[in-house]
Amino acid sequence: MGRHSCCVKQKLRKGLWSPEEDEKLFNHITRFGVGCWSSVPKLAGLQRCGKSCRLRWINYLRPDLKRGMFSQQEEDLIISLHEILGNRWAQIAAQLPGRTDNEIKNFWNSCLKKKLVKQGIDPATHKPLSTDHDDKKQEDSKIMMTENNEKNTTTLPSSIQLPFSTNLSSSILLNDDSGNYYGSGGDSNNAIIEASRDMFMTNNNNKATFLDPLSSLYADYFPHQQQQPNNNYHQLSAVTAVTNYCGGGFSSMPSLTNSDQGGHVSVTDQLVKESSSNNSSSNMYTSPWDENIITNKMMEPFFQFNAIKCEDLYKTSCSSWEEDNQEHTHHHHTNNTASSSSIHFSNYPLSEDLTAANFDVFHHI
DNA sequence: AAGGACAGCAACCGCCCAACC
DNA sequence: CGGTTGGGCGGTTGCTGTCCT
Repeated sequence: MGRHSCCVKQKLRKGLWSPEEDEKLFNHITRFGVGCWSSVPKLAGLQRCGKSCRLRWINYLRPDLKRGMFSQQEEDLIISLHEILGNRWAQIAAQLPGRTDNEIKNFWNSCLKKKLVKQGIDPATHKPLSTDHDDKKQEDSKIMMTENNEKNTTTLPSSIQLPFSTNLSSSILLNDDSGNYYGSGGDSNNAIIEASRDMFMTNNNNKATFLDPLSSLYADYFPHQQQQPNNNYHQLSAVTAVTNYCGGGFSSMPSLTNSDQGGHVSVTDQLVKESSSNNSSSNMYTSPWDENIITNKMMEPFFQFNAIKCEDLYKTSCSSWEEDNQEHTHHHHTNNTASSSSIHFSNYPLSEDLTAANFDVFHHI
């Protein structure tokens, strides 16, 4: 069960790859490119299964691989990403050009884990190695969330752990009337980053506030952008949720640089307006995220937090929603040169039911 | 010098999921 | 619509080199 047919075949070599095998595979891929892996062994003259070839190429032969020790910066990034994504090595690797998931996984298991323990940090939770008292508190918190999920209620603790988090860059998630989600911004490698964890939402002065565990990375990733004054907290107004479900990054949508004149982003005709300069009305975008449709299926893990809770959470945490919306409507033409990719929204469909499947989401940087 | 312990890493295994038939 | 196939991913294994006694 679960065993690939290619692996069942007899007489296939296993174990370490010889230089000759490497050469055959490398020559084949560089000549014909990556296609159907199951046919590679035959075409390349290898007594290996396709999977083995794929792995060898991805983890060792690929020419764009970075070799050698991990830099301090990479190390810090891995730790930060692991805190957010957990053991999602492929996603972590997507943020480290030239590094493979296997390499990062090995590095984590053999080195980083121990390093964190030495520093008194639990590598699983990224919190200080807990005392009995802390354990109890964490356990209580978990139980609380579990009970809430089971009961389908909206009784939430003051600090809520949501099953999703931000991405490395600004993210936009919108949905149309038929329930499709449109994402943009964020990770440029994965079309979608799975829902992850450790996003905290608190009610801070009646503003929805998200603890963004990646905030410390923004300086590295977006040196051109202004660092948030409140280091770990990004004030968000009129936000229902922030997600790391992002489309293929800015590369696949109209560039929102200062050189653009901004304009009208039409997703469901007139839902959102984007302004990146004073004369924003001069540019019209039409369905810029067509390639990045996020289906409800993809959203399932995101909505572990169930619909009703989301709706109520939305309403309670964004009590200033209408105010904010007014503000955005009034000010969406203001200059926002501080952040080349920040987007102002207006014309939210306030009259519509605010169901979980009808989010308008954005994430300021 | 020998051999046991340990660390690092490459590769495999088993599972999941989407595409295809 | 169910079965099959292939790609992808995370967990695990096992080999090899190094360190320590």
